[in-house]
Amino acid sequence: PISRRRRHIGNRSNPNPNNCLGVFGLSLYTTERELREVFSRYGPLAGINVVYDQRTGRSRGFAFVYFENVEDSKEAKERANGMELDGRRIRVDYSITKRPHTPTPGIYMGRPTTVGSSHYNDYYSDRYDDRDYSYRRRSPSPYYRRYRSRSRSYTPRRY
DNA sequence: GTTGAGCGTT
Repeated sequence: PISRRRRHIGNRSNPNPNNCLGVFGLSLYTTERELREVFSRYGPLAGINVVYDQRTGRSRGFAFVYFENVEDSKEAKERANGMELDGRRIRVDYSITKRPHTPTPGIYMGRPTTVGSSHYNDYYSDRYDDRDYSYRRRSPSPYYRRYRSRSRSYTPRRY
């Protein structure tokens, strides 16, 4: 049985149309502004996100472009794929991930800023997705299970 | 302006 999420985003080699385009093979010097100049030709953009290396701060050579309308996204993918930008032939595909998600009501699902239940957040942050988010209880993450079993191995202290 | 497959939390 195929999950609803998988059906929605398609697979890696053949992603289904959606508002977000992944742009790959970029020059390390291509900026968000350049991308905006190119992609806004096809329709109003909701945002652009160049992915940078966390340590060096340099571009990792790919980016994500969000369109307001899927139709524009489709158009842009067709037209911009294979286009040359800053001396690089870029590849444009529908995004299969949606890391920067819309703000969630209630609890924060991202990586915790302090030590805490990271075994929980590390597990679920990768599985989180806007469209199948729910407050439904799920089975404990493997990290949590390991954490639990480790805890149990200690002899509880009594005072 | 290393390079060059890649799907991300600055």
